[in-house]
Parts: sequence; structure tokens; C-alpha cells
Amino acid sequence: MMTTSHGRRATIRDVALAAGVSISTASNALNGQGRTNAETRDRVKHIAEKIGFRPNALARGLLSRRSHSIGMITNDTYGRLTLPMTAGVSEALVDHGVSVFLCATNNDPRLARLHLEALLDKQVDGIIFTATRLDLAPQVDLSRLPIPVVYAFAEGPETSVSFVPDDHQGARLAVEHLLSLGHRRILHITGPEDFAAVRRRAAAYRACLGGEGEVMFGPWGEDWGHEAVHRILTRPEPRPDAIFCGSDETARGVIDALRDHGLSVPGDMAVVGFDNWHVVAAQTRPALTTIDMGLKELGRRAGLAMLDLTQGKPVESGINYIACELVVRASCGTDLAGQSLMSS
Amino acid sequence: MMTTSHGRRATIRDVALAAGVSISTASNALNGQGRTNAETRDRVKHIAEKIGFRPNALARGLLSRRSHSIGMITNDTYGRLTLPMTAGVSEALVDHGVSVFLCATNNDPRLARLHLEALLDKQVDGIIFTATRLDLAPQVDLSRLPIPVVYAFAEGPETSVSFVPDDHQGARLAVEHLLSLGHRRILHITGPEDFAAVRRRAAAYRACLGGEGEVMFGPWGEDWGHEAVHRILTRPEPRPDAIFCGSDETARGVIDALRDHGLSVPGDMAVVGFDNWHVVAAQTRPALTTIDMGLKELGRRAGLAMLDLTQGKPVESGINYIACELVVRASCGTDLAGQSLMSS
DNA sequence: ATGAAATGCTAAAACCTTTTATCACTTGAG
DNA sequence: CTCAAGTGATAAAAGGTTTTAGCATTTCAT
Repeated sequence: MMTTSHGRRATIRDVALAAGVSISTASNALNGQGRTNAETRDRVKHIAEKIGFRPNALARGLLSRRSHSIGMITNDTYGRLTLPMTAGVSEALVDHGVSVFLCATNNDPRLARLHLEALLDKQVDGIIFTATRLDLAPQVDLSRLPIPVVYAFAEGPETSVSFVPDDHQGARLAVEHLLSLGHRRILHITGPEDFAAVRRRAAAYRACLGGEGEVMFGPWGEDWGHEAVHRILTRPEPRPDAIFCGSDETARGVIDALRDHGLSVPGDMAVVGFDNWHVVAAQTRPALTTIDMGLKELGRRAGLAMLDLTQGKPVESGINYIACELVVRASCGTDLAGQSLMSS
Repeated sequence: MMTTSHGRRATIRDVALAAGVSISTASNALNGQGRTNAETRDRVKHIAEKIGFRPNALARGLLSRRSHSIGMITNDTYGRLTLPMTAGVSEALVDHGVSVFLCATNNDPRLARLHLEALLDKQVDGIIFTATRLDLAPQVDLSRLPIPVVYAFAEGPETSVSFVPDDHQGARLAVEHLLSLGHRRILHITGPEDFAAVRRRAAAYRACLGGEGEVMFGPWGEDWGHEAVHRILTRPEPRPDAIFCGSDETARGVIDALRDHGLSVPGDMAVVGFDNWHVVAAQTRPALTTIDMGLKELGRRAGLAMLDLTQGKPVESGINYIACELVVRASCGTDLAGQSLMSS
């Protein structure tokens, strides 16, 4: 990382001076624009390299009207969902020289407005909105901005571009896994019904069971897992032989409660979680078989869409569903039987 | 968020035109610089407001050599530590119009270099380096940059400015809490000894016990909690009456293992964790009494230091230790006795 | 030999804002 | 009445880059 002798960064003027050409020629040579003699081009490039010249993105952006930066607005301070997605976005964009401003609004409209204004002032090329739940609206109006907006883990208005996990497919993956292992009396213990994701997973669960099945809605968290297990064990038979949980935390509560009641997992009851939140899923005993929402991939896709939009390429509006993946650990027993059944 | 009729953002030229003054006068009026008639000033300001003029930060930054943005480089894709800190940084800076580029390097030197170059090109005013553990070096050389660097949850070279949690004080808080509740045989179960934080907490623990005490080092994670408890319960007496754990995950493993062995918490054994990682601490049964490292505050302090540095104000170099806080939940029993003991 | 086309380079404009130096005009003092 | 000082406004430069239009000069075809 070289700098000029007097501390300022080298400019294209320095390059031109050292190469004995005009600024325009230096620019043309470096960017391969216009007509330039091959010998001159190589000389300029070599000198630029030597004095460590890198173009000032501010000046460049001022002229091109593209700042090569985008803003990411999230209501999440906690990071479970946001950071994997941001990493995906960033990964898709860094190779194109685009950097990401991360703005946590903490659900405060004032903060949201402040951040948005700062972003617009900085001439960001676009904005990605992200939330902790699908059905959460931004705290500021993003619908009339002069720059493209992409929604990640959130659903924007009709005409916008959104990326969300495929909750239907994810839930199906979980239930079919249990079915393939021979379970037939599958119960669904999940979060509050007013979450869109909860409703979708429950609907897919019911569809897999031909409209049958039982869904227990409740608060997020492990406590509800304990509570729900207590209820089903203290009521008349028949008992379920497998439980599909709406979150890993719930699943952990369920498994702990089953153990407290002397039931073994997966021996007496198979359990599937949802989220693949590593700290929960991998530490549960037995480790959780669960559904991964592919948040990093979701972020990557959102980033690529943003890239296209900022380059003026057309992007189909609407909701893109990102496939979930089944992560097999120990809470349903070995998957071997199921796999061979599937592939036959 | 208004725009000019033909879609482009309003510039100061538009304001000047509408107010019937020159561009310089408009600028002077808006910024309160130079000599301006009060009447003119108000008129210009009013018109600027009406057409939604906001100065282009790129143009402004080009001239002032301050982009009002900083870069944050982290090796963390997961977010447990990074996001609260970023939120703190952002919170300290947003009111000053400074936005934060978040760059996750995923421990990849190539990615780190790519991000750093993008940041420098964008003329960021400074860089905050953050890591998942205190004793992790950046994957790129940050020591010879033309802009200030602040280390958050990481220790930079001698002459730099660093912010880290006060592990000594945090550990002391935990042990003194146990002492105040009457416990005397306190065991420390913690992470791998090659972590700086682990060594510090262990040292403070020993100091509190007058050089006595027993430290069990092991891998992070719940499994080690189980394993460690198994060891102490299968060896000769005397048993400890309290356990100070080096992380909430370990504490959770410890508590689960104690329950498996028929011991109650806090009845038979008091347990303190470290991290106040909500998903673990709040969901453990009983909920964990633990140490909060104040990561958001740490980020805020780092942000404020960065602000001073970018404004040319002197900032004392060296390591700043951010105080930890004791969060009392249920795993040590009620705190009432202890509190009154302390205050007497 | 002449006109046309290709080649290599450059001056200048543009992007938007802030600051400096300067101008025209008014007021006050001597 | 004259000179000095003060007032309100502005033209121009600066910041770093890219692009457009144009200038010489050479090459080619006729």
C-alpha cells in the first residue's frame, strides 16, 4: 500500500506526470478506452502500479453517478439472521468492487430515516431491506426512491424484487424425512400463528399429511417446547411418534422435556427442528436434525439481483423462493433407511 | 423524499436558480458561511427544503477529503459478537452523518485485501477492526494506512487504540457474586487455555480466591460442560459448591449435566456463566446468572474514538477496558442476601 | 500528387460542492 | 467631498476522474 512521498495518495495526475503524458492519455491507457499506443499503455500501467495509483472512487462516482456502494437496512441488532445474509450479499458484490453499508434501525423510525438519508446522500446505487420476520414492513417509505430496492427475508410490494426462504418446501423436507423413516403420527409444534412463516410451514405440513395432522401454535422459545410436550403426554393416547418443530429452540425445549419425562430421542420419538441455528442445533443432545434456510445463499442471490439492477439489466419482479436444505444429525436416528427408501 | 421533475436529484444549482442567486451564495446561505443577508439566507433555506435539496456527499467528500464513512472489518460471519458491536458503532456515528461499511473477511486473506482496497478507494475516514477473539491478528497489514485504525474486541499494536472487555473485572464480578452468596469451594470450568480471554478470566478467578481454586480448561461448547461435571462427580470429595463457567454454553452443559446426575441448580450447586448470550442464557433452566461484556457499549466507545480521530482530536493510544456487568437470573438463587451483604 | 482515413495524443468539459478572492455598492467619519 | 471601512453578492478555483471533441501527424488508396 504505497503512498506518495508527502503522504497524499497518488492521483492520476501523478501517473501522467511520471509517464510524460496528459491526464486523458493516462486515463485512456488505464481503462483501455479510446485509442492508445500499446507501448504507451504498458508504460502508463507499469508506472501506475509502481507508484500504487488507485482511482479515487468518490471522483469516479461523482462523474459516473455510480458510487459502487449499496445500503443494507435491517431492524435486527442481534444478528442471527442479518449477518449470514450480509455476508452473502457482500460475497456476491465484493468482486465487483461494491461495498455494503450496514444500517441497524433497531425498529426506530427516526433512526431508519436518519440512516436512509445518509445513504441517499452518499449516492448508494441501491438498497437491500432485511428484517427479522417476513411480514415486517420497513419503518420508512422505500417505495418511491430513485434507486432500486431489493427485499431479502422480507416481502416488498408487488412490483419489487424479494427473496425469502421456501418455507413450504422446507417444511415438506422435514415432514417427508419423518415419513420416509416410517413415522405416521407426526405432530407440529411451532411459533405464533401471526407469523407468515409459521402459517406457511403449518400449511405445508398439513398438505404432506393429506390434510390431517395437528398443529400447536405458541410463543417462540424453549419454554413452549416444554409446555407443549407436557400437554401431549398428559392427555389420552395415541401419542405422536414424531414431532416437527417450527424452530430449533422449540425443538430443544421439546427434546429436553421428553428426556425429563423419560422418553428417549430418537428411540421413542423423532424430532426435527427448523433454522439450523448452530449454537442450538449442534449442542442439543441428541444433535438436531433440522432445516437450513440457506440465508447466505439468499443474501448472495439478493446481491446478484441488486448488481443486475444497478447495471440496468432487467430483473423479474416478484418473490423468489430460496430452497431450504435438510441437515441430518441425530434427533431422528440414522437416515440410511430413509435415503435408500427415497432413492428406490 | 422529493426529486426534480426529470428524475435527477436536486443540486445546489437548482436551489440557486430557484432563489435567483449564485451558487456560491446558495452554498453560503445553507452552510452559514461567509456574509449573507438574513432575508436571503432564509429564502434559500426555504427553497432548498421545498425542492428537497440534500448535498451530494461524494462531491462534498471529494473537496473536504472526508467521506463521512468508515469501514469495519471483521473475521466473523456468524454475528454473535460483531453485530452488537456494529450496532454500537453505528449508533455513535449516525448522528454525525457517518455510515459504516461492514466487511466480513471470513478469515480469507484474499477477501480481506479486496475489502481493504475497496474501502481505501472509497476514501473511508478510518477503519475499525473486529475479531471473534482478542488475540487474532488481521489478515492484512493495517499498521501503515494513511487513515486511523481502531481495534474493537481485538488488540492492536502498542501505538494503536483498542477496546476490549475487562475480562479481569468481569470474572471478579462473577466470583465475588458467588462469594457474597456464601460459596467457598468455587470451581472454574472454561475454554481452551490458548485464548487470551480465557487466561485472563482464570487469573482473575485465582486472584479472587487468594491464589487458590481449580481451573479446568477444555474446548468451548456444551459437551465440555457435561464432561467436566462428570469428572468432578466421579472423583473423591470434597465437591465444589459453585461453578464459574467461562462461557454460557459451557454453563448450560454444566447445568444440564448436574440435572442428569440428580443435582439441583442452584440448590446443590450455584452456576455463573459468561457472555450473556441471550439465546443460551435466558433459555437455560434455570435461567443463567451471567456476565455481560457490554459489546454494544464497546462498539459505541470505539465509534466515538474513531470520530475524534477523524476530526483530528488527540486520542490516547493503548488498550481501553470496558466494564462488564453482572446479570442476575436464577442459576445462583436469589441475589437479595448477597446484595445486602455487599452494601453492608 | 491529392484527398480520405486512420492513429496517437490532448485540451476542455462535466460531475457537485465549498472556499477564496474580488467586485460593486453603501455607510460613516473626517 | 473624500477616503476608509463595511456589506452583500459572485466568479473562479479546487478536488480527481472520465469522456467528448478536436488537433496533428501518418498511412493508404486513387
